[in-house]
Amino acid sequence: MNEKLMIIDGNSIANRAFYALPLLTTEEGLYTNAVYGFTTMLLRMMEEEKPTHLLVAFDAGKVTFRTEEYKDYKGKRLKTPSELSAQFPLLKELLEAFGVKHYELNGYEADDIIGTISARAEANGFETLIVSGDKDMLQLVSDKTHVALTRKGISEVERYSPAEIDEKYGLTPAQIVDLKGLMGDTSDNIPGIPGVGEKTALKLLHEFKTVEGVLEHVSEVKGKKLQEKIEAHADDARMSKQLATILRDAPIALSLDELKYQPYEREKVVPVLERFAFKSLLERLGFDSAEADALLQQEEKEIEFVTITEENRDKWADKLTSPMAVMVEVDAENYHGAPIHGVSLVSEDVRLYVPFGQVKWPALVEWMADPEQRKWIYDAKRSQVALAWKGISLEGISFDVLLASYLSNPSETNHQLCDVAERYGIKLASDETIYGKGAKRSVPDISVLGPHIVRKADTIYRLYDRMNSTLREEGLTDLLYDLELPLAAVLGAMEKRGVRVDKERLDEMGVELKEKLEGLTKEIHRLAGTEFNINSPKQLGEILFEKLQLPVIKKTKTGYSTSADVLEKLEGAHEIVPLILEFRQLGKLQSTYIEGLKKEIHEETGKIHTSFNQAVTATGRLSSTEPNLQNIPIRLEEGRKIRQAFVPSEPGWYILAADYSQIELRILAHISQDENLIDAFRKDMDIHTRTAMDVFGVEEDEVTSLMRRQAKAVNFGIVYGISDYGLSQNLHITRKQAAEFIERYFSVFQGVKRYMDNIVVEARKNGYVTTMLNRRRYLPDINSSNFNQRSFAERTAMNTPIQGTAADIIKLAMVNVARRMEDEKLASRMLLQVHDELIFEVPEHELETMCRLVPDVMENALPLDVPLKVDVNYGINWYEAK
DNA sequence: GTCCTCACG
DNA sequence: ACGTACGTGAGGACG
Repeated sequence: MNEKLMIIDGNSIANRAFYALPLLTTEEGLYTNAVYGFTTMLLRMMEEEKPTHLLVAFDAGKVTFRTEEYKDYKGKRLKTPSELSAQFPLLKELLEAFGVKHYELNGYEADDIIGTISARAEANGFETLIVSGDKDMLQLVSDKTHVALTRKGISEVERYSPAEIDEKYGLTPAQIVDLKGLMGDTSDNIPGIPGVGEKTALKLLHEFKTVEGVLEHVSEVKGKKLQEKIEAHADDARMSKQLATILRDAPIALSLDELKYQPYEREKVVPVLERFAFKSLLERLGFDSAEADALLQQEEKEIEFVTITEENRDKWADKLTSPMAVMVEVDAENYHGAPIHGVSLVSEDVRLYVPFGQVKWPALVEWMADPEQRKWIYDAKRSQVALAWKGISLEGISFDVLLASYLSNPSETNHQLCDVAERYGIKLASDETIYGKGAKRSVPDISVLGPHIVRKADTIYRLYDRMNSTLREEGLTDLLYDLELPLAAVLGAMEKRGVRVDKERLDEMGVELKEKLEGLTKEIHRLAGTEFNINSPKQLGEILFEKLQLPVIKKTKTGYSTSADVLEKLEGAHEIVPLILEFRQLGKLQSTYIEGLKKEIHEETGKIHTSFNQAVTATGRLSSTEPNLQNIPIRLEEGRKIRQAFVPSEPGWYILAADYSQIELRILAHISQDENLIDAFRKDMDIHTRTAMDVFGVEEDEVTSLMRRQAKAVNFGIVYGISDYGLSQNLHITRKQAAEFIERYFSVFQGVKRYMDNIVVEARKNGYVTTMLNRRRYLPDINSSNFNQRSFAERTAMNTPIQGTAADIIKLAMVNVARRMEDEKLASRMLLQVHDELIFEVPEHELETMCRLVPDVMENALPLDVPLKVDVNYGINWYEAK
């Protein structure tokens, strides 16, 4: 039998493909052009060559024995662009789906793997074809080993046997290293002999055969200058030859048998091709897209599992081991007090389904509460809170699919288990297909629901390894395990605990508001001369801009804009306008904050139990829903009074609020290393006053309130990724004036200017930006040809590291504060987080401790080059904690 | 469902 | 010339 081995130089072909093809992106923002080019090439070569054995060799790491010998080896080579390096994991995933063996070895280059394996193949009588874009490979050519070099990007290859090398260069394969020794290689920073190019080198080799031959016979070389150069760079030539020599006996633990190629399985290939959106390849492999979809959706064969009952449970107790994937099926969007259908548990050797009636199975309760028993889960907080409402504790969470998926791409809005699974090539029916949606939603029969819940845990189990390697590649492991996972437990406890709200106080305010609103409505209708719905922007627009003929300042897509900033400009134009503004303000308080909050007070606890969402924002911040407790009014006094209704849940306790002062500008000072900004914070100056002094060139006592206000707006703008247009809108000045402010700011804060410029360049280069804790946000529009999209991405690049680092810091602080409170056995409770502040309820005797402990932990959460500052206040309700 | 508006950091 | 400040969630109107 004729054994035929094909070895592909992975890095070389991926590189060629990357530069030969336009930068393709999938909808989720994956770059795929190198993978695509590589795959088409691979399939073509397999078809043409029909190898029996197949290997793709990759470089591993930066340090090789060559760099140890010559530290500048590959020194001048440009860093691999991240758009390419991000594709290597994808490529390997695809190769695995196709069943193609790939290999890399720390400290060695792909060349050496190829050299070693091809030598072994040769010794075993194999015919070998090496596919590469690198001419160095020609040194491996023999009668049995041929090399195919790419031409014109990757669309053609040229095959070399010894005869072709002789024809083209007049050299034997062994002399290829001599050629490189003499001429060097600028791309690998191999020196060779300066001034000796391919022509001279060939001439020398035709005469003297090898580098050593040339050096021995220098005196016979024609041309005085050339002789001198060779003499001066003899060592370089010897070293260059050595560097170019490919190892043929690297310590590779890989047998030829392992390289035997088995036809791939459709089920494995299709999901990957789908994920990379390789439509044409799907077709080429004989699937049309519809067929591929069908295959992907095809129900898996019956999943086997054991349903736990009163009778059988004792004999399954010892299957509760570690680690296990756990799925707690909570049947409601809002998980507080929600019904639980059942729990499924999956490990390497068992799948269990525990109907809710059996959830109090003592062995299970004990196992769930044991922090030593590691659990892999999807949305740990949801499960923990829902179980806590049933009096069951769940500890020992060691992996969370939801959080892992979020960290991998925080801009993605959909992290449902079935969709995450699909991204990793695993099929799972969506909850929607099981339960139905909208009015048709219903709980299916247990014969449908049980297997679905088990499949979910099974999916979590299978995702664990794949997601961990993705996290590792992106440097997100610590963020998950040391920050987000511990935080989930802290947040869950806060949510379950809830915040006491004084319903009577809300009622009183509601009555007062109702009267005022009725009065305003009457007056507005009188002034308008007709009754209409003031809450309808459409009707209001018609009254203001048609009936009353007020000037149109701004339009929306659908009609006149009646937003507050427009109405404020019209305040003097008609007496109805200020009344509308007041109506809007009070109406908002009534509907959202009085009525809205009252609806959210839990019947049993008399408290409000919000949900903090840990996987929605693109920057790493939390959000809060049902209700949102992160936007309770404060800026206007009327609204601020709402906070009087947020009270401690124990008599005689206090509400304590601790907030970071100027955390975002302090972070900016740190990451930009702007001397001026650092100086201002080290001296603990009022930052807006200091900015005004610097920008307007005045002394502290000459800063007027207008100057400070303008400086403050500039500071905000800086954090948001400033534009002259945005600043002009905010300050009601012309764009030109705004541009002048910005220019003056940057001439004083040059470090900030440098940061803003650099971060945009970095975003263009990498395709993403990161926070101090390595949280990552992809910016696919950063190179867009659309001005708007690109500008937006640029401002995001400037803002996200700042906002995101602030989010990192307060999250760290929360985890640390919770630990300290537990260690010191404090009765005080953390209740809320509002982006840069933490809210607690505190018994009187702990006020002193907490006023010291909380700021201390918050200020030291992450050391920066400027101090972090925390203000702390307390009072009998949230309003008074100011 | 989508749009507009407005509450917060 | 382009036309938005960064990040969220909720309520009401309307098709």
